[in-house]
Amino acid sequence: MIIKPKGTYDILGIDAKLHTYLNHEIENFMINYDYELIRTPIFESSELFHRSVGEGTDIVTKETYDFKDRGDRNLTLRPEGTAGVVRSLIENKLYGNKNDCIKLYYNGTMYRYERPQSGRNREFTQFGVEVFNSNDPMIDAEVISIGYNLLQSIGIDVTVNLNSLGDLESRKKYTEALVKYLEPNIGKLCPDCQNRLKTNPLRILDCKVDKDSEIFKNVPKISAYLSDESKQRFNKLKQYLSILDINYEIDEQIVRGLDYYDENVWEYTDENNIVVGGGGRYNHLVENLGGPSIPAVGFALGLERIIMNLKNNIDEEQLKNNIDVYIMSINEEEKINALRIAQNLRLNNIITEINSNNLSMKSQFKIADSLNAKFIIILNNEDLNKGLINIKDNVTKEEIKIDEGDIVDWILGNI
RNA sequence: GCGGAAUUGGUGAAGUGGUUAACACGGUAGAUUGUGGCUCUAUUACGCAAGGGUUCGAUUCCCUUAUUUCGCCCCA
Repeated sequence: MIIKPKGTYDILGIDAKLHTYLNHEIENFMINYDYELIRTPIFESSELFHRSVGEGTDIVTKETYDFKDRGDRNLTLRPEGTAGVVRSLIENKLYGNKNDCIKLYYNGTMYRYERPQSGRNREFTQFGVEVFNSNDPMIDAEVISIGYNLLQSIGIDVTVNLNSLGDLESRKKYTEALVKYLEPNIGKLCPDCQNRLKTNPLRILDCKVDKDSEIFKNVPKISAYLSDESKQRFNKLKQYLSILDINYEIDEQIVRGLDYYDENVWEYTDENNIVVGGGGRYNHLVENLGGPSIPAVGFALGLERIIMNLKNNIDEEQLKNNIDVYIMSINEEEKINALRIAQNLRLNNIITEINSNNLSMKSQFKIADSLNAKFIIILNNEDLNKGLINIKDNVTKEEIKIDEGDIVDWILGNI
């Protein structure tokens, strides 16, 4: 037997329904916010991710799916969505109209070679939003509100955890101060943190092993190192979020794992403390990838994690099959009529199922019930020859005969 | 990449070093000769993740591999 590759999964049954439902919600939201869909390739030049996500990040150093194609090109399955969108923005010169914001969204599968566990797969789906060409914190607030409102509207009570990393200058100063503070005591921290002092000192703040350590009591805070401009930008964002009634908390531990973030960053956390999404500003990424200097902000949500949450809360009854009509037939002539009538009903937006397996009457009744059919059409040749159709209301059990020509109107009037 | 726990039918699962792998749901057929959902009867794994080993004999013990799951790391 051939089985699915590690960390992948088939979307079936209730998961498929939830995916469909989520995708509908996303599209409706994006229509109302006036964002446009962008679909970029699932694989890109490896270089794109090295330059955007960052050479030193875990994602790039040990989690990408890299391969050479038959033309000896170095390619990588996308580990996240932003890089491809930015590449497309530059390549298609979408910034031609400089006066407007460019508001885009994407929804697709991403690939990371990780050890699978709950809410983490090697192939997973992200919905994300990117806005280019505005540096106004009001846009940060709008972008944050999209994720927040979307999650709230589908019944997930989410908190926005907010932080500011400041501009490159203040971040650099802060990192230096942090290293200086931690260095004398580094021996008391866990081995991971000792490594991180060199590779990514900000990450040490996020360490779970050492989170209660005495050392952190007086650790320098990033807020003390922000430039006036960054502070002002952060304060404005907070003000806008309050106006939008968005439940946020300041969390100075949030540093984000991708190199391109700066200024305002945030994560969405659900009731179970699972991070279902995150985002931030990346004002230098477009330029770093060879485009003009265009500010940008965006976020991504992990659809699987959202669906995991939904599955715990949703009433499965709501997701059951509910058809309008089941058509029963026994012999070949009746089956042909069933096929013909079913097409007519289906083309008139009536959800219809038919017997196609030569099942017994009893089985067909059972199936009609299991599909929660509102009506059952029981064909018989005698009535068919007179142009009549037997239809039974599956709730009241009343059965009547009506002219075949009236069947669509009758059903639509009684659903 | 590191550590722990699992893997028995369509599904949920019980179980044992030794002739036929419980029970339940579901499926199929019949009682009911074209009007059911209840009930009753019959039937439903030549197999216990894959490969190897120990043994007279293994689904049961050991090893390897795969996958799942939990935690670390990291992230959505």
